[in-house]
This record gives sequence, C-alpha cells and structure tokens, in this order.
Amino acid sequence: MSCGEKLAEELRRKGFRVTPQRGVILETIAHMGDHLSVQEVYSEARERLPGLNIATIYRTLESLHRAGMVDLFYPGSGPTRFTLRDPSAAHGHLVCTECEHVVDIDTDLIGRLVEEVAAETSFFIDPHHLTLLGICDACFQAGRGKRKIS
Amino acid sequence: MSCGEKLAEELRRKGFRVTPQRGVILETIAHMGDHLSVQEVYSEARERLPGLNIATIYRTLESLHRAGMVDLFYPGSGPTRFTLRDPSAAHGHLVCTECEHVVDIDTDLIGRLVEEVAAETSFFIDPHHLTLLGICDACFQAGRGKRKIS
DNA sequence: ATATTAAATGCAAATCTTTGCAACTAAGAA
DNA sequence: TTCTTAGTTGCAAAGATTTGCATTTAATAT
Ligand SMILES: [Zn+2]
Ligand SMILES: [Zn+2]
Ligand SMILES: [Zn+2]
Ligand SMILES: [Zn+2]
Repeated sequence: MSCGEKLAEELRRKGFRVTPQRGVILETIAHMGDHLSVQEVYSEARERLPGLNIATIYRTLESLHRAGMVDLFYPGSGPTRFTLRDPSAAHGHLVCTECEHVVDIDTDLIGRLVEEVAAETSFFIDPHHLTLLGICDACFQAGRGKRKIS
Repeated sequence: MSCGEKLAEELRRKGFRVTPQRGVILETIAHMGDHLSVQEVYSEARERLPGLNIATIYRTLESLHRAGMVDLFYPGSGPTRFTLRDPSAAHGHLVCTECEHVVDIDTDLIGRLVEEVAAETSFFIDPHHLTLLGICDACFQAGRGKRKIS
C-alpha cells in the first residue's frame, strides 16, 4: 500500500470523503516537507492535478487539520503554514520574534508543559506542533529582548 | 495626565513618533476592551478621526506590538486580535478548538511555563498574552477531544 | 447496476491584508 | 523660528483568504 493510499485510508476512516483533490494535496505535503504555505502547496499540487482550485486547497487543509492529519504553524509573521502530522512523534517550535530563528522542541518537553497546564486548569493543550513565541538566547544576550525600553 | 497622554508619552519614550492617528488608535483600544480585530478598531477609530485609513490601522497595531504596548491573540480561527498590554499583570488564554471556549491563565502559571522552557532551551517565551490551543475539560469529557478516531 | 444524498469542488465575487510610492509631518538641529 | 530628515500616512494596486452558490461526485442504499 503506497504512502498516498495509506493516507487516503486514514482519511476515510475518520469520516471524510476521499477525492482525487485530497489525494493529490496529501501526497504533495507528504513529499514537499514541513511548514508549507497555501501558495506553495497550491503551485505544486496544481502541477499534479491541473484545474485544481486554490479555494479547494484552503478548504482541504482546514479539513485535514480537523481530521488531525495536518498541523498548523503560526510563525508570528506571515501566513499560516501546514505540516503533515507525524502521530508517532509530536514536535514543536520556539520562534524568536526578533530574529525569526526557530528552535525545535521535543515530545518530552511538550509533554511536561501539557501536564503542567492540565494539572492546574483541566485544559489539555494540543501537543502536536506546539509553537511558542519569544526571544532566543542570542537575542536576549544581545539585549534585543528588551526592545528599546528606556 | 490623561490616559491617552500617558500612552503617547510611553510611545515617545520608546522611540516612536506620536501622531494624531496613533493617539486615536491607542485611545480606541484602551476604551473598547480586549481582543479586538483590525476591522473593529478601524470602524471605531475612524469615527474619532475621519479619513483615517485602514492601512494605518494595520501598520500602527504592528508598531504598537513591537513597542510592547499591544499584545496579539491568535484565536485558532479567524483574524488576529489585539489588546492593550497591561504591563503589571501578564495574562494568557487557553482556547478550545472544539467549542471555541476561552479559559484565562494567570501570571503564576505563565511564569512557570516560561521557566520550564527556559531551563531546558535557553529560550524565553513571551509571557504577555500567552495563548495555547487545545481541548477544554468539557469537550474532553464528552469525548470530542478524540475527533472521531475509530 | 442504479438511484439517492450529503459532501466536496470550481468559479466568481466579496472581503481582508500587504505593499510601493508620493506627499506630509514630528522631532531634533541650527 | 526655520530647516532638515527620517518616520508616518493616504492612496491605489496587488495579493491573500473567505464565502455563496450551482454543479459534480463519493459513499451508501436499493
Ligand atoms: Zn514543525
Ligand atoms: Zn533571536
Ligand atoms: Zn487576553
Ligand atoms: Zn471545548
């Protein structure tokens, strides 16, 4: 069973219809890598399926996210980005708002943050692709974290 | 010294120019409350200063954010929202992606999360208006957190 | 195989957001 | 006060995203 067929099967199992468009979009993001913009997915997927409309990309990525197969990434500036979810290994990112640098965080740290929040609030933050904004070490050392506070 | 004058003073101290537009926008968000969309700020501020252009709202809110006077809120769906920062009491939110319910979190919990991340990664996440997406207790109890996984 | 139906798609219009540039102006210097 | 200059604004165009609706189609039942 191919990579695309597996994903289609999973989609169907979750109660979504499997269409040629969705198959192409899934294959596209599976092969293009992480943190793709809608426009990037669109130009690649349209080559594989001419006539594919960009509104379908928007709606499909939203559906795939609701299905838990695609993660969202808000990079602090610029458009939302999309990544195929790897259910076996949640990962996340710290994004520096001064220099745009991105630090990866792993399942363990994410797990501890989820627990800390759940213990106090009974709220379960989504461990998949957790993204936090702040100041990286280099920018903090350089005093850029203070942003010209007199 | 009025509320608006105080804010203008702070803006100037941080190296930004004080313009009538910025004064009006600051007053507007100070009086309208939290989590405002650009369009909401625009329609109110334009009443106070006719001719004010919406591109100025976008650029000003971005500047005020860089100045640390305005916090951003990504509600998981819909446009970014803006809130006047209260430097004396950082707050944050947990947003349920199933029911849109928003739970507030306080300075203490935020502080512990900041420490936990900093200890392991040397990255300082921004404590102001920290927002995390996930599943609220009610939705989790109702099984909606699992999203139809068979 | 055929019919049924709700979901998904394409299309175009509406809406929202960003950007380049000329004109304007706040802040500081003279 | 006047001059200078870099930051800011308005405007219009470009670009990105959402939405309504007619048409198509995947999934299920007959
Ligand atoms: Zn990632
Ligand atoms: Zn940095
Ligand atoms: Zn808030
Ligand atoms: Zn909920």
